[in-house]
Amino acid sequence: MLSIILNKYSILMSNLALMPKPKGREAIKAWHRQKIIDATIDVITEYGIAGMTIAKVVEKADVSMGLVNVHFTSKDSLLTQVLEQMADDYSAHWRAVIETASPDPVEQLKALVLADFDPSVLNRRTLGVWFAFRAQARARPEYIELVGSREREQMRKTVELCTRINQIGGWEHDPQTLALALTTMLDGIWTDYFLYPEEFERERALKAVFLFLSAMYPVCFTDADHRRVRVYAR
Amino acid sequence: MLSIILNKYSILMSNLALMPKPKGREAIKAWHRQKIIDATIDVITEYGIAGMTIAKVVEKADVSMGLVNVHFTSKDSLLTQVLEQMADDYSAHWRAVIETASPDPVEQLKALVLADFDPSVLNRRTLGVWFAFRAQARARPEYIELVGSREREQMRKTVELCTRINQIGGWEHDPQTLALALTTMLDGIWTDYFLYPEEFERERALKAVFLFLSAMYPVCFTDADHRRVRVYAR
DNA sequence: ATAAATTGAATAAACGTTCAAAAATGTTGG
DNA sequence: CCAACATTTTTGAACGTTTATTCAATTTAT
Repeated sequence: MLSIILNKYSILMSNLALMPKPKGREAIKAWHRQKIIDATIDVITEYGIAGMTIAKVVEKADVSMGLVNVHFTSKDSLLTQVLEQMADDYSAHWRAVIETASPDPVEQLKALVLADFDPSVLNRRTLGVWFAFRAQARARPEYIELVGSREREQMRKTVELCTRINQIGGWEHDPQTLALALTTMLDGIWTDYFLYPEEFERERALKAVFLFLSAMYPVCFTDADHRRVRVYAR
Repeated sequence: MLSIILNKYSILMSNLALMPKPKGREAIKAWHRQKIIDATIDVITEYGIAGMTIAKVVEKADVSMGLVNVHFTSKDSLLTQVLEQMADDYSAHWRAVIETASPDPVEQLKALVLADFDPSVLNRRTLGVWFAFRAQARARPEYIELVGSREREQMRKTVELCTRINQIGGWEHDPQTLALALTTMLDGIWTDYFLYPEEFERERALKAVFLFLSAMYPVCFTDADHRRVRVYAR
Protein backbone atom coordinates (compact mmCIF):
# COMPACT_ATOMS: atom_id res chain seq x y z
CA MET A 1 0.00 0.00 0.00
CA LEU A 2 2.76 2.31 1.01
CA SER A 3 4.52 1.88 -2.31
CA ILE A 4 1.36 2.70 -4.24
CA ILE A 5 1.00 5.95 -2.39
CA LEU A 6 4.67 6.85 -2.55
CA ASN A 7 5.12 6.01 -6.19
CA LYS A 8 3.34 9.02 -7.61
CA TYR A 9 3.78 7.95 -11.18
CA SER A 10 2.58 4.42 -10.67
CA ILE A 11 1.87 2.30 -13.68
CA LEU A 12 -1.72 2.11 -12.57
CA MET A 13 -2.37 5.60 -13.82
CA SER A 14 -1.75 5.69 -17.51
CA ASN A 15 -1.67 9.16 -18.99
CA LEU A 16 1.33 10.77 -17.43
CA ALA A 17 1.56 12.83 -20.58
CA LEU A 18 -1.20 15.03 -19.23
CA MET A 19 0.61 15.57 -15.96
CA PRO A 20 2.36 18.95 -15.88
CA LYS A 21 6.11 19.14 -15.70
CA PRO A 22 7.01 19.44 -12.04
CA LYS A 23 9.47 21.88 -10.41
CA GLY A 24 12.85 20.93 -8.98
CA ARG A 25 15.77 19.01 -10.48
CA GLU A 26 15.02 15.67 -8.85
CA ALA A 27 11.32 15.88 -9.61
CA ILE A 28 11.89 16.63 -13.28
CA LYS A 29 14.35 13.78 -13.51
CA ALA A 30 11.84 11.37 -11.98
CA TRP A 31 9.13 12.73 -14.25
CA HIS A 32 11.24 12.10 -17.33
CA ARG A 33 12.18 8.68 -16.09
CA GLN A 34 8.56 7.74 -15.64
CA LYS A 35 7.61 9.23 -19.01
CA ILE A 36 10.10 6.87 -20.61
CA ILE A 37 8.78 3.87 -18.70
CA ASP A 38 5.21 4.72 -19.67
CA ALA A 39 6.19 5.21 -23.28
CA THR A 40 7.97 1.85 -23.25
CA ILE A 41 4.80 0.17 -22.05
CA ASP A 42 2.80 1.92 -24.73
CA VAL A 43 5.26 0.93 -27.44
CA ILE A 44 5.28 -2.71 -26.32
CA THR A 45 1.49 -2.61 -26.25
CA GLU A 46 1.36 -1.27 -29.80
CA TYR A 47 4.27 -3.06 -31.48
CA GLY A 48 5.02 -6.02 -29.23
CA ILE A 49 8.35 -6.68 -27.55
CA ALA A 50 9.88 -7.48 -30.95
CA GLY A 51 8.89 -4.10 -32.33
CA MET A 52 9.97 -2.09 -29.31
CA THR A 53 12.79 0.31 -30.24
CA ILE A 54 14.40 3.25 -28.49
CA ALA A 55 13.40 5.49 -31.38
CA LYS A 56 9.71 4.71 -30.88
CA VAL A 57 9.99 5.13 -27.12
CA VAL A 58 11.63 8.55 -27.23
CA GLU A 59 9.13 9.72 -29.81
CA LYS A 60 6.20 8.67 -27.63
CA ALA A 61 7.82 10.03 -24.49
CA ASP A 62 8.72 13.25 -26.30
CA VAL A 63 12.31 13.28 -25.10
CA SER A 64 15.60 13.12 -26.93
CA MET A 65 17.40 10.00 -28.14
CA GLY A 66 20.16 10.16 -25.60
CA LEU A 67 17.98 10.47 -22.53
CA VAL A 68 17.10 6.81 -22.37
CA ASN A 69 20.72 5.82 -21.99
CA VAL A 70 21.28 8.60 -19.48
CA HIS A 71 18.50 7.32 -17.25
CA PHE A 72 18.66 3.60 -17.95
CA THR A 73 22.18 2.88 -19.27
CA SER A 74 20.89 0.47 -21.92
CA LYS A 75 17.79 -0.84 -23.61
CA ASP A 76 18.06 -4.10 -21.67
CA SER A 77 18.24 -2.25 -18.39
CA LEU A 78 15.21 -0.16 -19.31
CA LEU A 79 13.16 -3.27 -20.00
CA THR A 80 14.20 -4.86 -16.73
CA GLN A 81 13.21 -1.78 -14.78
CA VAL A 82 9.87 -1.58 -16.54
CA LEU A 83 9.14 -5.16 -15.55
CA GLU A 84 10.35 -4.43 -12.03
CA GLN A 85 7.89 -1.59 -11.65
CA MET A 86 5.02 -3.65 -13.04
CA ALA A 87 5.79 -6.54 -10.70
CA ASP A 88 6.04 -4.16 -7.75
CA ASP A 89 2.76 -2.49 -8.60
CA TYR A 90 1.00 -5.82 -8.90
CA SER A 91 2.40 -7.13 -5.61
CA ALA A 92 1.54 -3.92 -3.82
CA HIS A 93 -1.99 -4.10 -5.15
CA TRP A 94 -2.97 -7.56 -3.99
CA ARG A 95 -1.23 -7.08 -0.66
CA ALA A 96 -3.09 -3.82 -0.08
CA VAL A 97 -6.36 -5.44 -1.01
CA ILE A 98 -5.82 -8.26 1.46
CA GLU A 99 -4.88 -5.93 4.25
CA THR A 100 -7.96 -3.83 3.62
CA ALA A 101 -10.19 -6.90 3.83
CA SER A 102 -11.37 -8.30 7.15
CA PRO A 103 -9.12 -10.77 8.97
CA ASP A 104 -11.49 -13.57 7.98
CA PRO A 105 -9.53 -15.87 5.61
CA VAL A 106 -12.59 -16.43 3.45
CA GLU A 107 -12.92 -12.70 2.91
CA GLN A 108 -9.22 -12.45 2.25
CA LEU A 109 -9.21 -15.21 -0.35
CA LYS A 110 -12.19 -13.59 -1.98
CA ALA A 111 -10.32 -10.28 -1.99
CA LEU A 112 -7.26 -11.97 -3.48
CA VAL A 113 -9.34 -13.39 -6.30
CA LEU A 114 -11.11 -10.11 -6.95
CA ALA A 115 -7.75 -8.34 -7.03
CA ASP A 116 -6.98 -10.19 -10.25
CA PHE A 117 -10.20 -8.83 -11.72
CA ASP A 118 -9.43 -5.25 -10.79
CA PRO A 119 -9.26 -2.88 -13.77
CA SER A 120 -5.77 -1.86 -12.72
CA VAL A 121 -4.69 -5.44 -13.46
CA LEU A 122 -7.29 -6.79 -15.86
CA ASN A 123 -6.66 -4.43 -18.75
CA ARG A 124 -5.04 -5.06 -22.10
CA ARG A 125 -2.22 -2.60 -21.55
CA THR A 126 -0.95 -4.12 -18.34
CA LEU A 127 -1.56 -7.74 -19.33
CA GLY A 128 -0.06 -7.31 -22.76
CA VAL A 129 3.22 -6.05 -21.41
CA TRP A 130 3.14 -8.65 -18.67
CA PHE A 131 2.74 -11.44 -21.21
CA ALA A 132 5.37 -9.95 -23.47
CA PHE A 133 7.92 -10.17 -20.68
CA ARG A 134 6.88 -13.63 -19.60
CA ALA A 135 7.19 -14.89 -23.15
CA GLN A 136 10.82 -13.74 -23.11
CA ALA A 137 11.42 -15.62 -19.87
CA ARG A 138 13.55 -18.33 -21.36
CA ALA A 139 15.77 -15.97 -23.31
CA ARG A 140 16.15 -13.69 -20.28
CA PRO A 141 16.20 -15.66 -17.04
CA GLU A 142 16.54 -12.45 -15.04
CA TYR A 143 12.89 -11.78 -15.86
CA ILE A 144 11.79 -14.96 -14.11
CA GLU A 145 13.99 -14.14 -11.14
CA LEU A 146 12.23 -10.80 -10.90
CA VAL A 147 8.69 -12.09 -11.19
CA GLY A 148 9.22 -15.46 -9.55
CA SER A 149 9.97 -14.30 -6.03
CA ARG A 150 6.85 -12.17 -6.00
CA GLU A 151 4.70 -14.91 -7.51
CA ARG A 152 5.96 -17.39 -4.94
CA GLU A 153 4.93 -15.00 -2.20
CA GLN A 154 1.42 -14.77 -3.59
CA MET A 155 1.25 -18.55 -3.83
CA ARG A 156 2.41 -18.84 -0.21
CA LYS A 157 -0.36 -16.48 0.86
CA THR A 158 -2.96 -18.43 -1.10
CA VAL A 159 -1.84 -21.71 0.44
CA GLU A 160 -1.97 -20.12 3.88
CA LEU A 161 -5.51 -18.89 3.34
CA CYS A 162 -6.65 -22.29 2.05
CA THR A 163 -5.10 -23.96 5.09
CA ARG A 164 -6.93 -21.62 7.42
CA ILE A 165 -10.24 -22.05 5.63
CA ASN A 166 -9.75 -25.81 5.75
CA GLN A 167 -9.48 -25.60 9.53
CA ILE A 168 -12.54 -23.43 9.89
CA GLY A 169 -14.89 -25.83 8.15
CA GLY A 170 -13.02 -29.05 8.82
CA TRP A 171 -12.19 -29.58 5.15
CA GLU A 172 -9.26 -31.71 4.18
CA HIS A 173 -8.35 -30.42 0.75
CA ASP A 174 -4.66 -30.31 -0.05
CA PRO A 175 -3.96 -26.58 0.25
CA GLN A 176 -1.11 -26.73 -2.29
CA THR A 177 -3.25 -28.38 -4.92
CA LEU A 178 -6.20 -26.13 -4.23
CA ALA A 179 -4.04 -23.03 -4.42
CA LEU A 180 -2.52 -24.26 -7.67
CA ALA A 181 -5.94 -24.85 -9.17
CA LEU A 182 -7.04 -21.38 -8.16
CA THR A 183 -3.99 -19.46 -9.33
CA THR A 184 -3.74 -21.28 -12.64
CA MET A 185 -7.38 -20.56 -13.28
CA LEU A 186 -6.87 -16.88 -12.57
CA ASP A 187 -3.86 -16.81 -14.84
CA GLY A 188 -5.81 -18.51 -17.59
CA ILE A 189 -8.55 -15.94 -17.23
CA TRP A 190 -5.99 -13.20 -17.80
CA THR A 191 -4.90 -14.91 -20.98
CA ASP A 192 -8.46 -15.32 -22.13
CA TYR A 193 -9.16 -11.66 -21.56
CA PHE A 194 -5.97 -10.58 -23.26
CA LEU A 195 -6.48 -12.68 -26.38
CA TYR A 196 -10.22 -12.26 -26.78
CA PRO A 197 -11.26 -9.03 -25.04
CA GLU A 198 -14.38 -8.69 -27.18
CA GLU A 199 -15.75 -12.11 -26.33
CA PHE A 200 -14.57 -12.03 -22.72
CA GLU A 201 -17.36 -12.07 -20.19
CA ARG A 202 -16.15 -10.75 -16.88
CA GLU A 203 -19.15 -12.03 -14.95
CA ARG A 204 -18.80 -15.51 -16.38
CA ALA A 205 -15.12 -15.61 -15.52
CA LEU A 206 -15.94 -14.59 -11.96
CA LYS A 207 -18.63 -17.25 -11.86
CA ALA A 208 -16.13 -19.84 -13.03
CA VAL A 209 -13.76 -19.08 -10.16
CA PHE A 210 -16.52 -19.00 -7.59
CA LEU A 211 -18.02 -22.15 -9.01
CA PHE A 212 -14.77 -23.83 -8.10
CA LEU A 213 -14.48 -22.18 -4.69
CA SER A 214 -18.08 -22.94 -3.79
CA ALA A 215 -17.51 -26.57 -4.69
CA MET A 216 -14.45 -26.71 -2.47
CA TYR A 217 -15.83 -24.67 0.38
CA PRO A 218 -19.62 -24.84 0.26
CA VAL A 219 -21.47 -22.34 2.43
CA CYS A 220 -18.34 -20.16 2.58
CA PHE A 221 -18.52 -19.32 -1.09
CA THR A 222 -21.50 -19.36 -3.39
CA ASP A 223 -21.35 -19.46 -7.13
CA ALA A 224 -24.40 -17.31 -7.83
CA ASP A 225 -23.75 -13.63 -7.31
CA HIS A 226 -20.93 -13.91 -4.84
CA ARG A 227 -23.23 -13.70 -1.84
CA ARG A 228 -21.77 -15.66 0.92
CA VAL A 229 -23.26 -17.49 3.87
CA ARG A 230 -20.52 -18.01 6.37
CA VAL A 231 -20.40 -20.41 9.26
CA TYR A 232 -17.36 -20.31 11.44
CA ALA A 233 -17.58 -23.73 12.98
CA ARG A 234 -19.75 -26.74 12.61
CA MET B 1 -4.87 -37.70 -36.85
CA LEU B 2 -4.59 -37.73 -40.59
CA SER B 3 -2.60 -34.53 -40.64
CA ILE B 4 -0.18 -35.84 -38.03
CA ILE B 5 0.58 -38.83 -40.21
CA LEU B 6 0.77 -36.89 -43.43
CA ASN B 7 2.88 -34.09 -42.09
CA LYS B 8 6.10 -36.02 -41.87
CA TYR B 9 8.06 -33.15 -40.46
CA SER B 10 5.55 -32.25 -37.80
CA ILE B 11 6.58 -29.96 -35.03
CA LEU B 12 6.08 -32.79 -32.61
CA MET B 13 9.31 -34.37 -33.64
CA SER B 14 12.11 -31.99 -32.93
CA ASN B 15 15.41 -33.02 -34.44
CA LEU B 16 14.86 -32.85 -38.13
CA ALA B 17 18.57 -32.09 -38.37
CA LEU B 18 19.22 -35.79 -37.94
CA MET B 19 16.85 -36.71 -40.72
CA PRO B 20 18.71 -37.47 -43.95
CA LYS B 21 18.23 -35.30 -47.00
CA PRO B 22 15.48 -36.89 -49.07
CA LYS B 23 15.50 -37.57 -52.82
CA GLY B 24 13.43 -35.70 -55.34
CA ARG B 25 13.02 -31.98 -56.02
CA GLU B 26 9.73 -31.49 -54.17
CA ALA B 27 10.89 -33.55 -51.22
CA ILE B 28 14.11 -31.59 -50.84
CA LYS B 29 12.17 -28.35 -51.07
CA ALA B 30 9.78 -29.46 -48.36
CA TRP B 31 12.70 -30.69 -46.27
CA HIS B 32 14.42 -27.29 -46.51
CA ARG B 33 11.18 -25.54 -45.74
CA GLN B 34 10.69 -27.59 -42.60
CA LYS B 35 14.31 -27.16 -41.58
CA ILE B 36 13.76 -23.40 -41.61
CA ILE B 37 10.55 -23.68 -39.60
CA ASP B 38 12.27 -25.88 -37.03
CA ALA B 39 15.23 -23.54 -36.83
CA THR B 40 12.87 -20.61 -36.32
CA ILE B 41 11.27 -22.38 -33.39
CA ASP B 42 14.68 -23.14 -31.94
CA VAL B 43 15.82 -19.55 -32.33
CA ILE B 44 12.66 -18.18 -30.70
CA THR B 45 13.14 -20.68 -27.90
CA GLU B 46 16.71 -19.54 -27.35
CA TYR B 47 16.50 -15.80 -28.02
CA GLY B 48 12.82 -14.95 -27.69
CA ILE B 49 10.72 -13.41 -30.42
CA ALA B 50 12.61 -10.14 -30.00
CA GLY B 51 15.94 -11.84 -30.66
CA MET B 52 14.77 -13.89 -33.62
CA THR B 53 16.64 -12.90 -36.78
CA ILE B 54 16.97 -14.41 -40.23
CA ALA B 55 20.72 -14.66 -39.74
CA LYS B 56 20.30 -16.86 -36.66
CA VAL B 57 17.66 -18.98 -38.37
CA VAL B 58 19.71 -19.72 -41.48
CA GLU B 59 22.73 -20.53 -39.38
CA LYS B 60 20.76 -23.03 -37.29
CA ALA B 61 19.01 -24.45 -40.34
CA ASP B 62 22.32 -24.62 -42.19
CA VAL B 63 20.97 -23.03 -45.33
CA SER B 64 21.86 -19.85 -47.16
CA MET B 65 20.60 -16.36 -46.39
CA GLY B 66 18.42 -16.07 -49.42
CA LEU B 67 16.53 -19.32 -48.96
CA VAL B 68 14.20 -17.97 -46.32
CA ASN B 69 12.83 -15.34 -48.65
CA VAL B 70 12.60 -17.86 -51.48
CA HIS B 71 10.42 -20.15 -49.39
CA PHE B 72 8.59 -17.66 -47.20
CA THR B 73 8.71 -14.31 -49.04
CA SER B 74 9.36 -12.37 -45.84
CA LYS B 75 10.19 -12.71 -42.17
CA ASP B 76 6.62 -11.86 -41.21
CA SER B 77 5.26 -14.54 -43.49
CA LEU B 78 7.69 -17.08 -42.04
CA LEU B 79 6.50 -16.33 -38.52
CA THR B 80 2.86 -16.60 -39.51
CA GLN B 81 3.44 -19.97 -41.15
CA VAL B 82 5.33 -21.25 -38.12
CA LEU B 83 2.39 -20.32 -35.92
CA GLU B 84 0.01 -21.88 -38.42
CA GLN B 85 1.83 -25.18 -38.25
CA MET B 86 1.94 -25.14 -34.46
CA ALA B 87 -1.76 -24.39 -34.23
CA ASP B 88 -2.55 -27.14 -36.74
CA ASP B 89 -0.42 -29.66 -34.88
CA TYR B 90 -2.09 -28.81 -31.58
CA SER B 91 -5.60 -29.04 -33.04
CA ALA B 92 -4.82 -32.31 -34.76
CA HIS B 93 -3.48 -33.72 -31.53
CA TRP B 94 -6.47 -33.11 -29.27
CA ARG B 95 -8.89 -34.10 -31.98
CA ALA B 96 -7.03 -37.36 -32.56
CA VAL B 97 -6.95 -38.06 -28.84
CA ILE B 98 -10.69 -37.56 -28.52
CA GLU B 99 -11.44 -39.75 -31.47
CA THR B 100 -9.25 -42.49 -30.07
CA ALA B 101 -11.08 -42.37 -26.74
CA SER B 102 -14.34 -44.21 -26.18
CA PRO B 103 -17.58 -42.44 -27.15
CA ASP B 104 -18.32 -41.88 -23.45
CA PRO B 105 -18.21 -38.09 -22.89
CA VAL B 106 -16.54 -38.54 -19.52
CA GLU B 107 -13.74 -40.48 -21.16
CA GLN B 108 -13.53 -37.89 -23.89
CA LEU B 109 -13.31 -34.97 -21.50
CA LYS B 110 -10.65 -36.83 -19.57
CA ALA B 111 -8.77 -37.41 -22.82
CA LEU B 112 -9.10 -33.76 -23.72
CA VAL B 113 -7.60 -32.75 -20.39
CA LEU B 114 -4.80 -35.26 -20.66
CA ALA B 115 -4.02 -34.06 -24.17
CA ASP B 116 -2.85 -30.79 -22.64
CA PHE B 117 -0.46 -32.76 -20.44
CA ASP B 118 1.01 -34.71 -23.32
CA PRO B 119 4.77 -34.23 -23.76
CA SER B 120 4.18 -33.13 -27.34
CA VAL B 121 2.34 -30.13 -25.93
CA LEU B 122 3.62 -29.72 -22.40
CA ASN B 123 7.25 -29.01 -23.21
CA ARG B 124 9.20 -25.80 -22.98
CA ARG B 125 10.00 -25.63 -26.66
CA THR B 126 6.43 -25.77 -27.87
CA LEU B 127 4.97 -23.67 -25.07
CA GLY B 128 7.68 -21.03 -25.29
CA VAL B 129 7.05 -20.37 -28.94
CA TRP B 130 3.33 -20.55 -28.36
CA PHE B 131 3.54 -17.89 -25.65
CA ALA B 132 5.90 -15.78 -27.74
CA PHE B 133 3.31 -15.59 -30.49
CA ARG B 134 0.40 -14.99 -28.16
CA ALA B 135 2.27 -12.14 -26.51
CA GLN B 136 2.53 -10.48 -29.90
CA ALA B 137 -1.22 -10.86 -30.41
CA ARG B 138 -2.06 -7.21 -30.04
CA ALA B 139 0.66 -6.03 -32.38
CA ARG B 140 -0.25 -8.68 -34.96
CA PRO B 141 -3.99 -9.35 -34.98
CA GLU B 142 -3.52 -11.98 -37.71
CA TYR B 143 -2.02 -14.22 -35.02
CA ILE B 144 -5.26 -14.16 -33.02
CA GLU B 145 -7.26 -14.84 -36.13
CA LEU B 146 -5.09 -17.89 -36.72
CA VAL B 147 -5.27 -19.28 -33.20
CA GLY B 148 -8.73 -18.03 -32.31
CA SER B 149 -10.76 -20.12 -34.72
CA ARG B 150 -9.05 -23.28 -33.54
CA GLU B 151 -9.37 -22.32 -29.87
CA ARG B 152 -13.05 -21.62 -30.33
CA GLU B 153 -13.51 -25.07 -31.79
CA GLN B 154 -11.87 -26.65 -28.77
CA MET B 155 -14.06 -24.61 -26.47
CA ARG B 156 -17.15 -25.70 -28.40
CA LYS B 157 -16.12 -29.32 -27.95
CA THR B 158 -15.55 -28.84 -24.24
CA VAL B 159 -18.94 -27.20 -23.80
CA GLU B 160 -20.55 -30.04 -25.74
CA LEU B 161 -18.91 -32.65 -23.52
CA CYS B 162 -19.94 -30.84 -20.35
CA THR B 163 -23.51 -30.61 -21.61
CA ARG B 164 -23.58 -34.33 -22.31
CA ILE B 165 -22.08 -35.21 -18.94
CA ASN B 166 -24.62 -32.94 -17.27
CA GLN B 167 -27.41 -34.97 -18.88
CA ILE B 168 -25.93 -38.28 -17.84
CA GLY B 169 -25.85 -37.50 -14.15
CA GLY B 170 -28.62 -34.93 -14.03
CA TRP B 171 -26.27 -32.10 -13.14
CA GLU B 172 -27.24 -28.55 -13.88
CA HIS B 173 -23.91 -26.79 -14.12
CA ASP B 174 -23.70 -24.08 -16.73
CA PRO B 175 -21.60 -25.79 -19.44
CA GLN B 176 -20.13 -22.53 -20.67
CA THR B 177 -18.92 -21.53 -17.23
CA LEU B 178 -17.65 -25.00 -16.46
CA ALA B 179 -15.78 -25.19 -19.75
CA LEU B 180 -14.29 -21.79 -19.14
CA ALA B 181 -13.09 -22.81 -15.69
CA LEU B 182 -11.53 -25.93 -17.11
CA THR B 183 -9.80 -24.39 -20.11
CA THR B 184 -8.46 -21.42 -18.18
CA MET B 185 -7.05 -23.77 -15.57
CA LEU B 186 -5.33 -25.83 -18.25
CA ASP B 187 -3.93 -22.70 -19.81
CA GLY B 188 -2.68 -21.50 -16.45
CA ILE B 189 -0.97 -24.83 -15.90
CA TRP B 190 0.88 -24.36 -19.18
CA THR B 191 2.08 -20.99 -18.01
CA ASP B 192 3.15 -22.40 -14.67
CA TYR B 193 5.12 -25.13 -16.35
CA PHE B 194 6.71 -22.76 -18.83
CA LEU B 195 7.82 -20.22 -16.23
CA TYR B 196 8.85 -22.62 -13.47
CA PRO B 197 9.69 -25.97 -15.04
CA GLU B 198 11.92 -26.95 -12.12
CA GLU B 199 9.27 -26.46 -9.48
CA PHE B 200 6.43 -27.73 -11.64
CA GLU B 201 4.82 -30.88 -10.35
CA ARG B 202 2.99 -32.65 -13.12
CA GLU B 203 1.07 -34.93 -10.76
CA ARG B 204 -0.08 -32.04 -8.64
CA ALA B 205 -1.25 -30.12 -11.67
CA LEU B 206 -3.23 -33.15 -12.81
CA LYS B 207 -4.66 -33.48 -9.32
CA ALA B 208 -5.72 -29.85 -9.40
CA VAL B 209 -7.71 -30.34 -12.58
CA PHE B 210 -9.29 -33.56 -11.38
CA LEU B 211 -10.03 -32.01 -8.02
CA PHE B 212 -12.19 -29.55 -9.87
CA LEU B 213 -13.77 -32.13 -12.16
CA SER B 214 -14.50 -34.51 -9.30
CA ALA B 215 -16.19 -31.70 -7.42
CA MET B 216 -18.34 -30.88 -10.42
CA TYR B 217 -19.06 -34.46 -11.45
CA PRO B 218 -18.60 -36.69 -8.42
CA VAL B 219 -18.44 -40.41 -9.13
CA CYS B 220 -17.56 -39.69 -12.79
CA PHE B 221 -14.23 -38.22 -11.86
CA THR B 222 -12.15 -38.84 -8.79
CA ASP B 223 -9.39 -36.62 -7.57
CA ALA B 224 -7.10 -39.31 -6.19
CA ASP B 225 -5.23 -41.19 -8.86
CA HIS B 226 -7.64 -40.59 -11.70
CA ARG B 227 -9.49 -43.81 -11.06
CA ARG B 228 -13.04 -43.39 -12.01
CA VAL B 229 -16.27 -44.99 -10.89
CA ARG B 230 -18.87 -44.33 -13.51
CA VAL B 231 -22.62 -44.55 -13.24
CA TYR B 232 -24.59 -43.83 -16.36
CA ALA B 233 -27.91 -42.94 -14.82
CA ARG B 234 -29.26 -42.41 -11.35
C1' DA C 1 21.30 -30.05 -71.74
C1' DT C 2 17.77 -27.70 -69.46
C1' DA C 3 15.12 -26.23 -65.93
C1' DA C 4 14.78 -25.52 -61.05
C1' DA C 5 16.62 -24.63 -56.66
C1' DT C 6 20.10 -22.62 -53.83
C1' DT C 7 23.71 -19.45 -52.81
C1' DG C 8 25.88 -15.38 -50.57
C1' DA C 9 27.83 -10.88 -51.44
C1' DA C 10 25.72 -6.42 -51.88
C1' DT C 11 22.38 -2.90 -50.33
C1' DA C 12 19.83 0.35 -47.90
C1' DA C 13 17.35 1.02 -43.87
C1' DA C 14 17.13 0.77 -38.94
C1' DC C 15 19.29 -0.31 -34.79
C1' DG C 16 21.48 0.93 -29.89
C1' DT C 17 24.87 3.78 -28.07
C1' DT C 18 27.97 7.78 -27.54
C1' DC C 19 29.39 12.41 -26.30
C1' DA C 20 30.51 17.32 -27.31
C1' DA C 21 27.45 21.00 -27.33
C1' DA C 22 23.32 23.34 -25.64
C1' DA C 23 19.76 24.27 -22.42
C1' DA C 24 17.89 24.41 -17.97
C1' DT C 25 18.31 24.75 -13.08
C1' DG C 26 20.23 26.21 -8.78
C1' DT C 27 23.53 29.32 -6.35
C1' DT C 28 25.99 33.38 -5.36
C1' DG C 29 27.10 38.26 -4.84
C1' DG C 30 25.75 42.92 -5.56
C1' DC D 1 15.34 41.63 -6.75
C1' DC D 2 18.34 40.40 -10.54
C1' DA D 3 22.38 39.43 -13.08
C1' DA D 4 26.37 36.40 -13.56
C1' DC D 5 28.18 32.12 -12.65
C1' DA D 6 28.48 27.04 -11.69
C1' DT D 7 26.42 22.73 -12.00
C1' DT D 8 23.34 19.46 -13.66
C1' DT D 9 20.40 17.75 -17.17
C1' DT D 10 19.08 17.23 -21.83
C1' DT D 11 19.95 17.21 -26.67
C1' DG D 12 20.58 15.12 -31.32
C1' DA D 13 23.88 14.44 -34.99
C1' DA D 14 27.29 10.95 -35.77
C1' DC D 15 29.03 6.19 -35.39
C1' DG D 16 29.62 1.43 -36.08
C1' DT D 17 26.53 -2.72 -36.08
C1' DT D 18 22.99 -5.37 -37.33
C1' DT D 19 18.88 -5.89 -39.86
C1' DA D 20 15.75 -7.93 -43.82
C1' DT D 21 15.78 -8.31 -48.50
C1' DT D 22 17.49 -8.74 -53.34
C1' DC D 23 19.30 -11.04 -57.43
C1' DA D 24 23.07 -12.39 -60.66
C1' DA D 25 25.82 -16.33 -60.31
C1' DT D 26 26.23 -21.06 -59.12
C1' DT D 27 24.94 -25.63 -58.02
C1' DT D 28 21.83 -29.47 -58.30
C1' DA D 29 18.30 -32.58 -60.15
C1' DT D 30 15.93 -34.34 -64.03
